Amino acid sequence: MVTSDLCDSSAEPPSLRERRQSAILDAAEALFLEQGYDRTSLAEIVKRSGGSLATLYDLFGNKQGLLHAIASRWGDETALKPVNRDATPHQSNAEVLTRYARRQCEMMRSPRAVALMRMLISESLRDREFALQIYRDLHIPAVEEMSALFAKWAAAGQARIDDPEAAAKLLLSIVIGDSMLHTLAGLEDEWLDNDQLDWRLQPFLSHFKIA
Amino acid sequence: MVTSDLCDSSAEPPSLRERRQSAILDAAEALFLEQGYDRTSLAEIVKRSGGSLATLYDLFGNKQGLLHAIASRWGDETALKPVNRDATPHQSNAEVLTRYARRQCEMMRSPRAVALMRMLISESLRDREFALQIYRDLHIPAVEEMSALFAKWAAAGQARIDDPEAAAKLLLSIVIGDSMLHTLAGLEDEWLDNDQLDWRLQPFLSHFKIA
DNA sequence: TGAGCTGTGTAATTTAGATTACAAAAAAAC
DNA sequence: GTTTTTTTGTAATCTAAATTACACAGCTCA
Repeated sequence: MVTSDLCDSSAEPPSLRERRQSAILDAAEALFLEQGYDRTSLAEIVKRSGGSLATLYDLFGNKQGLLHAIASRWGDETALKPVNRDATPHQSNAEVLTRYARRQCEMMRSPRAVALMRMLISESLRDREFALQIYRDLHIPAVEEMSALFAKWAAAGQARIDDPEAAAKLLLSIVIGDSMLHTLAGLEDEWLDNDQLDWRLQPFLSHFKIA
Repeated sequence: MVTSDLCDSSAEPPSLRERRQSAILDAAEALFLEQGYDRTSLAEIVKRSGGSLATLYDLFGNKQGLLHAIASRWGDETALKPVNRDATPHQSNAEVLTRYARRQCEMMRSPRAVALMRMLISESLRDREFALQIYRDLHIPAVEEMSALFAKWAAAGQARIDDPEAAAKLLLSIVIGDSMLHTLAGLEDEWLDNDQLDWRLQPFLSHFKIA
C-alpha cells in the first residue's frame, strides 16, 4: 500500500498511478453516493473506474482505506476554499450574514455533502476515526468561521453577542435545521429557498442587533 | 410468517408466541442500538432473546421485516402519548413553549430515538418505506402539534405568527439543531442543557411576540 | 394420554463480497 | 531495446450471514 499525497501541488503531469487513484476515488465517491457504502462492492467501483482490483488494494489497502481517502480528499478540497473571503465593503453585516447563511445552506444540501453525512452516520459506529474526520471538516470550520465573524462584530459594537460560538451554532441550526433529517432520510428535497431562509434569519438578526 | 398485532389491547395473558415476539423485538432493538443494523446478525439476536432462528423467521419473515416491526412498535408507542396534553392553566404561553421544547429535546436525544434516526438514515437508500415510516412517526407529529398550538395562539391574538407550520419547523430546528449531527456521528453527547435551550428560545419568543 | 400443531437447536445451503494470488501485458527506467 | 517494476484480468480463497431444512421436544386440547 502506497502512502502518496492525494494531491500533488507541483506541476508534474500526473502519472498513471495518480490518474488511477483519482479515477478510483471519483468512481467510489459517485457509487457510495448513489447506493451507499455497504451496498457498493469494490468490483463495481473498479468496473466503473477502470484499472483493477489489485491496484485498488495496492493504493488504498482495503475498503475502509478507500473511505478514509475519500473523506481526506474532501477535507483537503474544502480546506482550500474558506467560505467568507469575498465580502464586499458595500455590504451591511446583515447582508454578509445572509449571504453566508445561503452559502452554508447550499453547501450542506449538495449531494456530495449529503452523501458524506450519510456515510458519516452509517459508519460512525464502526469507524470512529472516520466520523471524527468528516465532522471536523464539515461542521467545525463552519462554526469557527462564523464565531470569528460574530466576535469581530461584537468587539466593534456592531452587534450584541455575548457568546459568539453559541450564536454561531444557533445560526447553523436555524439554517440547516430540520431539512437535514428530511434529506438524510432520502426523502424528497425540502430545503429552504432564499425567502424562507431570510424569514428564518429575521429573529436572529433582530435579537442580536445585527443590522 | 404471522401477521398478528404487535400489541394486543385485550387483557389476555400473553401467549408464548407473543412473549417470544416481544423478547425478540427487545433484543433486536437493543443490539441494533448498540451495534447498528448491519453489524448485528440474526443469530446474535436470537442468542440474546432466547427462542430460535426459525421462530424469528416465522414471526417476521426476514431481517427487514424485523426492522419494520421495530419501527412499527415504536410508532404505536409514541402515538399513545401526545406530548402536550398536560399544560396547566397557570402557565404563560412562553412557559408552555419552553416546556414543550424541553420535552422535544429530551425525546430526540434519547438513545432509542438516536438509534432509530441512525437506522433511518443508514437504511433509507435501501428501504424507502421504512424511512418514511420512521420519519412520519418521529418528525411529522412534532411539527403538527406545535403548528396547532401556534395557530391557536395566533388566532387568539396571543402571538404574531403568520405561518404556524414554518414557525414550528423553525422552532424544531432551533431545538434539535446541530447537536443532532454530532450525536448521530457517534461523538460524545453535546446536547443543549436547559439554560442553553432557554437562551436559544429567546429570539424566537420575542420575534413572535409570545409572552 | 396421545394426535397435532408450535417452538427449538443444530446444521446445511446459499449468496455476496472482501481479500489474495498469480501469470500475462504494459509502462517506466536505464 | 532490454530489464525491472507496475498494472491488469481472472480466478481462487475466505468469511460472514442470511435463509432453509429437519428431526426432536413441548404444549394444547380432545
